Amino acid sequence: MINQLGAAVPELLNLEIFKSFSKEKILALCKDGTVVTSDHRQVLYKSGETADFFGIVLGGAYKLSRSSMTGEDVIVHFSIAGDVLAAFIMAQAHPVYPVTATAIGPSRFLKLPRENYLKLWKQDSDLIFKIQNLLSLRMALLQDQKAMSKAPLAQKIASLLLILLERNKSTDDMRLPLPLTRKEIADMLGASVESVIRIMSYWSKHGYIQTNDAYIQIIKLDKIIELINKNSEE
Amino acid sequence: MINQLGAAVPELLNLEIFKSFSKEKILALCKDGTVVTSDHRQVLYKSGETADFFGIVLGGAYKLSRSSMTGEDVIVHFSIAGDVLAAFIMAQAHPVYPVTATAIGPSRFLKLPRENYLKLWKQDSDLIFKIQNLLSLRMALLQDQKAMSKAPLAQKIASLLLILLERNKSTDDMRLPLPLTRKEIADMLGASVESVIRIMSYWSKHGYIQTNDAYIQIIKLDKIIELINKNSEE
DNA sequence: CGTGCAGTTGACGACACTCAACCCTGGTGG
DNA sequence: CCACCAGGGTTGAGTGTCGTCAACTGCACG
Repeated sequence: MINQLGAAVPELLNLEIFKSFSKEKILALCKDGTVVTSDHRQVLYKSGETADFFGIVLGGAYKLSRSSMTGEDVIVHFSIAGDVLAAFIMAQAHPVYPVTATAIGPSRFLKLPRENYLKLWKQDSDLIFKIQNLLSLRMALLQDQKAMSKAPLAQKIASLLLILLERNKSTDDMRLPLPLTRKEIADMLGASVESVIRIMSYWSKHGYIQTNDAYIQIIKLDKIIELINKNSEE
Repeated sequence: MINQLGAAVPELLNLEIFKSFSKEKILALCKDGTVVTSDHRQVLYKSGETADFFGIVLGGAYKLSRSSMTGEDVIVHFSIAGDVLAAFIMAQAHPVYPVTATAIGPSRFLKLPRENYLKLWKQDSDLIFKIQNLLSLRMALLQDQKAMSKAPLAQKIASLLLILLERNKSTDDMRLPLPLTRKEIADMLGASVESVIRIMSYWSKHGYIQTNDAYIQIIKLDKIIELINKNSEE
């Protein structure tokens, strides 16, 4: 499923990274770009493949994962609309995707050839800085998670939910911006599905959270926050 | 302990990041830089402080850490000579150090004002790319560790030792490039000191490794590698 | 109507954490 | 000169969180 650019431009104008850019400039930067539509669980690129494109998530969500030596998936990051993928490695001589990108639910992605980065993006130091900031933000997220490595699982889950919730701009509904399975939460935290289920089922029963469809909604935010700060009162 | 620049230039010429740069260019980029000498356990900058300088590790080593809510230290990265610190966040509007940098053993650091980055480094797209590559390397390291989150502790330690050993250019001696305490290993892996000691003591007894001074030397590399691939045969 | 995915629950066991001692060394001050 | 202390390393006993295994439900989809 591939559509040409053009129609996507108004969408691009709203993205954080292109704010303050003119329509003409955006069109130039995204020259030869294509809009890719991904189905649920469809793979955008695989870890280890030669990286000949990068791009921007337009809608839906993608999970970035690798598999450990023992074969389990480990999720490194959840990317939602506005997130830039693989731009960081374009500068390398022979870039290879470090992770696998898989769609979560139907999603859309603006696919840009590597050349654009090397020839066009590189010239614009504002753009480079924005990307550098995105990268260091992602780094900070990884570090945050590492800082919780000794915390009990309940705190890790609570913390993850809060972080994802913060990305949801519409503050009125307390719904996570992407559909998550318990397995994906487990893979993100390096835990087992069963353990995640045990904790989240408990929360559901006590009305802290609620899961409609595949979306998770937080009902008692204070309870979740409390969980993070206090010791694990289950 | 602060010395002026100048004497450090020949040293800088050898660093990965400045390779292929002329002496004049380096002097320009490092304008107003000072060489800071740190004692063991001395703090270079603290997490949360306003980031008004960045720089390059010249000698010795620094650990980058944060403290979790429960007060324990969590080490995010070990930086040795040639590593660039805090450059990644200089592009932000009001940068704040995300981690605390503490010297491990007597160390030296080339301290550069933030202005240099904004006014000089920014102009050089090669330099920016090198830094971006450094950052994505560090990111990859964090991801590697995350991928091992479910592995038994012995594998994590073995993997950490190997990663650190790879940074040691002199391949003849199998000594880690920096002095590490068991506590620091534990903080790096999110484990307890005692657990680390139990595993490493076992390795010492069986001649896999050896610890002179505070330095760790690997005797039977094959055994360590074996540990990583196979299941935990203790 | 079978297959596959998501969610759930229970029993069991193990790895690693906590707590509590203890040793050794080097530095520092009385 | 010696006593004291801090930092690093070590060991043992007890405990708990969480992973593994296994079985079962509900649902969607072709």
